[in-house]
Amino acid sequence: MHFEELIKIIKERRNALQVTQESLAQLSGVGLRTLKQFESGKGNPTLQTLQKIADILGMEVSLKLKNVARNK
Amino acid sequence: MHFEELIKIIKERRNALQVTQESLAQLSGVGLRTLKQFESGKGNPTLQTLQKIADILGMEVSLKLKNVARNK
DNA sequence: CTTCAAAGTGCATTATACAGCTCTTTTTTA
DNA sequence: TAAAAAAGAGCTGTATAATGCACTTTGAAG
Repeated sequence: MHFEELIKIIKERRNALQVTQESLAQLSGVGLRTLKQFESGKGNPTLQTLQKIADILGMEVSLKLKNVARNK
Repeated sequence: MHFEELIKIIKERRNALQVTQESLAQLSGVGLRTLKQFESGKGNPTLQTLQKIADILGMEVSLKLKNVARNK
């Protein structure tokens, strides 16, 4: 999952939950500005920040093995 | 996955691949100091940094739904 | 034990993430 | 299409992540 993909997931999840950036910012304890920066693709959040955001959205940051370059 | 868990996974994966911190630092383009900080639990890497590290280890950062608090 | 490699730490500097405030742009809805 | 809400951006301190260098600690191998 590259950057844009992660952003997309966060945005979609937030929309699905009908939460505004403002609410999410407050609930997660992350600054509104920071969240806006991130969602608009201008940011490079720290792991902590990403975790706070994901947490409120009922998600979690994880590490998984990449698809071993089998075919393709 | 909380912080310690992510660290644990990185360390284990690095060991499994028989890669030293120094090698991983060079390969990933992340400063050796930064990697050391992170692995020793003293850091709060940016998403970019974490991605660089994970990438070389054949892993990727991802977001997944948390286990909905069903039972337990 | 002694040695050597790997991992961890103190210190200092530079780059940049975080944050708030204000304003603009875009999207939604009435 | 006008008004309101939500999202995005400029400006700007403050905090801290990233980095290098030198030194210490730990661990494994002889």
